[in-house]
Amino acid sequence: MLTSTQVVAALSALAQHTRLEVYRLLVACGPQGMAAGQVAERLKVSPANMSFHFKTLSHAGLISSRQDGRFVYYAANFTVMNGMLAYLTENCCAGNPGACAIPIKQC
Amino acid sequence: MLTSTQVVAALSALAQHTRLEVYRLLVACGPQGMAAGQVAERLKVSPANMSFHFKTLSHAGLISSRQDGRFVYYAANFTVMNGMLAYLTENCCAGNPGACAIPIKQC
DNA sequence: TTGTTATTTTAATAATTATTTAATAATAGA
DNA sequence: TCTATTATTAAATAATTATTAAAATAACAA
Repeated sequence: MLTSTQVVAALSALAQHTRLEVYRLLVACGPQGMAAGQVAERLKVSPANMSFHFKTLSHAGLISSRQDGRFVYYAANFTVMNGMLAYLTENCCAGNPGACAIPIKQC
Repeated sequence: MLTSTQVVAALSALAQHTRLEVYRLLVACGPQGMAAGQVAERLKVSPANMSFHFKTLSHAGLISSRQDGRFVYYAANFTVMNGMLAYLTENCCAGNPGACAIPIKQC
């Protein structure tokens, strides 16, 4: 279970055009991931800026990295994403999925 | 289907402590929503600041409002949230949910 | 009308974030 | 070793965002 601070960090990390694209690209790449430079080239982002964005995504726990020679491979990490989705939908319809049209008490 | 710009707007809107709490509170309240002032009081936020955050969430399409006398009721709008979740999980495991351990080509 | 309540807007400030450039580290191969 | 490659870090700047206080708007009631 994620804390609200962790969820805000994950949402902030994804709330930026380049990082959202990076994440989606890595999601599509699966566990093997993609080398940092390759991601940068694919998305037409400078290496330094790419590194900055990787750091933000890493710090939020959305991606992980492994070194392979001179290359650093980044891959999507689904744990935080799943926790974030759970947090966002947790109280949806007071816990009754699909029942979004039913009024809830106490409001 | 949401554009990436719409998704970034929705993520940005939720990527802030107060707004994340507002959204979750409204989700728990269901379609009837809650009056602006009541939300502000509940979350101990000034009316002006609350208004600023409502505007951000509204602009992202995450909440909607209806006037009732002197009160403005805000309610969660699930359409954009659902679109956002779909966008984020769209390419997960190349579209094969649960298959997150299988390596994908072209990366 | 006048006063009261509920909410929004505006303006100012403080804080955070994204991008660029230049410099630094780490690895691989000649 | 020396050089090229890959990636990260640091410093500077530009842009965006959150918060506060004050003023403005809108709806209702006396």
